[in-house]
Amino acid sequence: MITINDIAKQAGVSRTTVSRVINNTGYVSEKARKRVMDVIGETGYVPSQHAKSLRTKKTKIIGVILPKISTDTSSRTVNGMTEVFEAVGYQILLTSTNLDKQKEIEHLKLLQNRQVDGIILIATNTSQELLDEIKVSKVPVVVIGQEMADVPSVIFDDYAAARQMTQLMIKKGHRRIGYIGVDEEDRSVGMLRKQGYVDVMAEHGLHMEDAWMQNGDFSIDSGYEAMKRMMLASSGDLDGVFAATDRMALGAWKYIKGQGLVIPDDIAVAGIGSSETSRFIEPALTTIEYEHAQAGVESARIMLQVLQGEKEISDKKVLDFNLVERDSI
Amino acid sequence: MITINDIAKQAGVSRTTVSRVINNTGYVSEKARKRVMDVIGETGYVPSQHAKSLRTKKTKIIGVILPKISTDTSSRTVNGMTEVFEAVGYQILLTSTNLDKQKEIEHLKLLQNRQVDGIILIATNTSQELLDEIKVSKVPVVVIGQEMADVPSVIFDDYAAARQMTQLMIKKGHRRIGYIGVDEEDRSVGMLRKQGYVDVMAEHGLHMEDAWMQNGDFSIDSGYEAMKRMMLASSGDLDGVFAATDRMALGAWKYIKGQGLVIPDDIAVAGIGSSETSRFIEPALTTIEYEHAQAGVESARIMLQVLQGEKEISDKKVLDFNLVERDSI
DNA sequence: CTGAATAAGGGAATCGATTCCACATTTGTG
DNA sequence: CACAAATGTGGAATCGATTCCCTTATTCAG
Repeated sequence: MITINDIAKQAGVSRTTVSRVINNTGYVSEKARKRVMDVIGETGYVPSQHAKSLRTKKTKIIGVILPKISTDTSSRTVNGMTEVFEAVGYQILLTSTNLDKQKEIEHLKLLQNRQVDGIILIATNTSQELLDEIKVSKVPVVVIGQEMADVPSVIFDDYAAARQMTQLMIKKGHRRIGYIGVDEEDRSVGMLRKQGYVDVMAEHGLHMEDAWMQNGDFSIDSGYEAMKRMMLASSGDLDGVFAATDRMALGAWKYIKGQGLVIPDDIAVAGIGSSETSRFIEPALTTIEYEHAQAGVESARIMLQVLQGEKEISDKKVLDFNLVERDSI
Repeated sequence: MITINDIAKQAGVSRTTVSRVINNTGYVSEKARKRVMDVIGETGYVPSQHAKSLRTKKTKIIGVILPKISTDTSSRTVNGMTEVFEAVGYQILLTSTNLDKQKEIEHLKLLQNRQVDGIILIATNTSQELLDEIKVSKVPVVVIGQEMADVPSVIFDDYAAARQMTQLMIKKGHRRIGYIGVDEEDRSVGMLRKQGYVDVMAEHGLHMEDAWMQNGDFSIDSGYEAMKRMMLASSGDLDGVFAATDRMALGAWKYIKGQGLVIPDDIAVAGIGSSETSRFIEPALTTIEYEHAQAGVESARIMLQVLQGEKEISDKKVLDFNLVERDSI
């Protein structure tokens, strides 16, 4: 391997000078600069990142913890971040927890050992253990998707989104509306969205049954099963169902169709997420589109600011959403 | 930051001994080991990866270059790799080229500078420039998806897959079958799949028109546009279309429906990829399922073998596929 | 009981950069 | 023209580990 010493020798200067040329610091004469550049060009020398990091304590790598690679949500978010980071020479180290809560903490530790400069966590829960780990983190952490005290975060207004969707369903004449959610440990997706649904239903004085609130685990199949349980346990016919995620809505949609029912005439279906599939099914799914790419961009910007020491204080950024009205309601 | 020296001092031994304890090498008495372990436990000391890498030239990170994060294909592949690498303490550094050919080469260089131990490239072309870059790579490269001379690779039998699908369409009574492909620089997806289609059509003595072969760029929209061009330019009615990817098939499917035609009675539609959406549209898309997770597993295994110096020679692994017959043909 | 083998542990070089400090040379100003 | 400031360059310490080599203590076979 070719090192800075080789370059220095070949160019007839000290390695100090070579370092100056590479990093554009200090005083270097044009003559010396040119000679060094030439040698670097000829040899194809590339500085060792490890040696560099060992001295500077910087890696220019941001670790990103995803709940699941390959969901529409993840990819949009990552694309947004990439845009910002690439422009300033940062790279992204992606890891996926596959929705395993414990792995969220594990990966947080692992990434710190890899000495990334910062970590962006797309969080699925707000457990104390997780919060503690973030607090003791040696590198700055930015969270997407959950509101956490004293941690800079980018969030969506899940409560408002769920409210708006529920209102639309009611406006369209649906009254007996069920809900498919997820575990409430996931504050944003599990609790806030459900609360939005419950509150609006109550405000309209609409009847609700325990059986109408089922939980899934984000998967399509779990949506299918939840819908099945709901219909079986309900005291009468439902005329609508609102799922906390598009994938679960898809499962419900599948079950309803399998029962020979017509969407939306017999039962309306709505989701959140604006997944790609949601456009193509028939009737197309009414859903809510979050600005995931924007969340990626914002989180990256916040990270960069924190890295430059601009903000010590926690910062919240709430992003917009918009309701995509299609044919399933 | 707490270093090996601090541990040595606190435990009353030399840093040589601390290193031995950490790495389980050389002779260390039980007494010394315990003392060191205790101090490490108390302090929460974690060795610096940079210092380590600087000496050992190993990082235990594998770089993975994806054409696109967040396609079903990518995620399945990565999941397969993760399974293997996690078990042996390797981490994965994901990067995405967003289908930009030039970035494939850029990222190849970038990852080498990051001194990853190896690179797995999910390739979309076989250009000489790319091949050259692989040849001069300082770290081993394993390729998925394209056959390359002298490079260990995991590939699918694209030709056979396309043949089988075309045969099925013909068997089902379709005769005037169009094809939506991609640029032939992508040897596997662009050339081989198309060749499979062309050969089978020819073997059956079926008529083909230039207008029946359109290209897209992997996107849904491009499939839509390709289908539109095809129908407009065709000398007579088509009764089938075979797209090289599910996403493009989806676009075609959308256009066909928009024209008020019935699938498969008026026109049959087939794709390759077994995307999630393909299950949910109506009629459900007949497609081919590749063993992407397996590709991830195999590529990871090959990488591990190469890293252990087991194989210097290139190695090809061809994976299976199976045709998922649904309602669109 | 002696000499070799084994066990235990430390000193110091090394990996490839960055950076502080000291020194030399050139330039500028009154 | 003298002296301060600006410019240019190198020596050497440093970052935090690993590892080669050497010394010392212990064990054991003959």
